Amino acid sequence: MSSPKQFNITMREWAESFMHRSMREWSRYVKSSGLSMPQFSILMKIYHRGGCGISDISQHLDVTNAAASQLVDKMVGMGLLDRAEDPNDRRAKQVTLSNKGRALLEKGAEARNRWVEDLATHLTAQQRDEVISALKLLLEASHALDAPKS
Amino acid sequence: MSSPKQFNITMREWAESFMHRSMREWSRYVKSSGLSMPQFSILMKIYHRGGCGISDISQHLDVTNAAASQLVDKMVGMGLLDRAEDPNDRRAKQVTLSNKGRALLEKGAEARNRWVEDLATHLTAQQRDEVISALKLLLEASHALDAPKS
DNA sequence: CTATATAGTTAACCGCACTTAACTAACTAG
DNA sequence: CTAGTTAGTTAAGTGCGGTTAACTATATAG
Repeated sequence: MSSPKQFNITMREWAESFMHRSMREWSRYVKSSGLSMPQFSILMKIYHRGGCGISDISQHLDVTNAAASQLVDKMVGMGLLDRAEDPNDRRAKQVTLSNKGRALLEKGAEARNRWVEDLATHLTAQQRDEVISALKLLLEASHALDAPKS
Repeated sequence: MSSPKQFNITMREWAESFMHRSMREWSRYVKSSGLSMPQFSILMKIYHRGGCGISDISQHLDVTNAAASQLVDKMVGMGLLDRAEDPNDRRAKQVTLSNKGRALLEKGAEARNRWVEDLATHLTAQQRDEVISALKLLLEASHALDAPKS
């Protein structure tokens, strides 16, 4: 019934709308938190990847080790990150989220997704079911992209 | 069958996955373009809202008129924006996208959504149909949020 | 016509994320 | 043990987006 082209068109339209909304809430929250974008980026990186070293961070942000070290140092001072020696390699550091850092991040995700709840009120129960199963298909396909296999 | 709660959970899970992917491509493109985030933000604003004055921009970025004026000035110099007098009010300016600016933006959206095409290859035709109709539901609901009415 | 408000620009300055370069300390290979 | 590499820090300096303050020019109200 529908071509892959139609699929792309609809996906993109949705993506535009979705990004627009999420970004708005996102940047609003980032501003109100008083943190800078790179600082938030570090928090997110560690949240997803778990504790990591300075080099991991500098690689992720595409900056020098020096820059990452300075950033992390400041954020440790703010109580957002914990920095400890790596027991296996005493040159390296293990940077992890503090409770405060984790709380901040989760509140951010909360703010970013708040409007999603309003969305639900504009759908019937049956429509919600339809959306849920469709999103599950997308999630599966999305994960399949990560594990390309053959 | 499914509660609004279940809807929220699935939506958020999808949102996380989606944002993660899109943001990655996005920031990669922003970096490669040589533009800064606020500069891109101005481009997007004008792309969506059409020509606007300095004040509109400063309001959108939540900065002073001075900052917006300076940024716009620089971007006019780069050939990304056009700045003209507003014929109705000669104090005001009309800032619009140049062809170069528009092209840059559209290539960015392209990069951001490239992975969506790969997604389609992991779904059957029937699954794609299912997704399309679900997304259309979401789009409608999303638009309903903008026009709250009663 | 005079007052005042509005749109935008300009200049001087500040903070912050970056860079490069020099350094310390720990691991690794010969 | 020595030489060289790797992880991270520190210091000095740069660029850019941001601010406030002073200014120009147009529009509007009495």
